[in-house]
Amino acid sequence: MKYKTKNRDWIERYFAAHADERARAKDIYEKMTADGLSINMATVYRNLDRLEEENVLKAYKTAGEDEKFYQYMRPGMDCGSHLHLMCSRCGRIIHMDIGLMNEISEYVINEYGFTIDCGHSVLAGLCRECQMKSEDKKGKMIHA
Amino acid sequence: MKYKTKNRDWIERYFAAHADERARAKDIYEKMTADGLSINMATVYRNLDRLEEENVLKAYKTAGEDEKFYQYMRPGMDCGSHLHLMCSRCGRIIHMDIGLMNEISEYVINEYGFTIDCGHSVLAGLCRECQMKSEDKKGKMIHA
DNA sequence: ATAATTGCAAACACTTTGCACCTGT
DNA sequence: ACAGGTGCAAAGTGTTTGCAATTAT
Repeated sequence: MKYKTKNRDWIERYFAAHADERARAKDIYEKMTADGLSINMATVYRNLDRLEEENVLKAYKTAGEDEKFYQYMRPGMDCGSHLHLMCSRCGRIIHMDIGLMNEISEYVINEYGFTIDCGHSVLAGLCRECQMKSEDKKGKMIHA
Repeated sequence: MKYKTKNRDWIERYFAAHADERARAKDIYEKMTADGLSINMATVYRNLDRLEEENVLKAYKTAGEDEKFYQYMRPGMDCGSHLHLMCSRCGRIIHMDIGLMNEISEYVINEYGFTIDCGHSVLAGLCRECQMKSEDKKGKMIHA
């Protein structure tokens, strides 16, 4: 049986309120501290692990970065049935519609005998906002 | 200027000969040792880093696993222009044809304003062989 | 000769764990 | 009361680094 604690609660609410962002253990620690709560890193890790087990959060790592990232899994959203786009710059996750997923999935099975596991697949790239920022920097035109 | 050393050479040849497999620093260390060579982990890491910089290898991390994986980049294969399928079980990488990539890419730009970076995108799942093995074990189909 | 590479041990960054103490039910 | 959560410090894991010794050119 599990208790309802202030820490666990705070963390879950934080992720729910930032559903399309990702956060690392360190981020949570800092936000909680900034919010006037006193918490220990070990506790942050324990709570994140727990929330991941319960499928409240999804965890992943990426090539360039050393830390694990966590992201909220909207209940009932069924992230196992669609693909995800992740912005390499800001970390935003976009849940793609299921139609394209089915198309891709079928193609890939027929062509390569490969069964895609959406839950663990991520298409990396740049979201609109970050792309525009890069283009501004480079002084290029923003294309439609 | 860089020298041609026995270690670096061995590693590069190993990856070229196992182009559709991935390997971790530890794997390389073990294979070299098993091959009668004496090498130090630090040297393995340094050589892998180097080969990655030179785009001979590509490096990535995945959700469940703590180590960095390296994979050979066939010269002239232009892995920045097509998507990759990675088997979660055996690690095999399949280079998808460019046609579907263009279709997906266009769709995603139009629909979400998202620009996919193929070089860092991986669709995870099970390859034909591993899928068949699982089915044998469980005596039933997994996924559709 | 001399610049790059290596081994070794120590340092690192992030995460996990053992245990005594504290909290929620 | 007592299962479950927490803080602390210590241990783990994978990777990186400083430096003296070695090797390739």
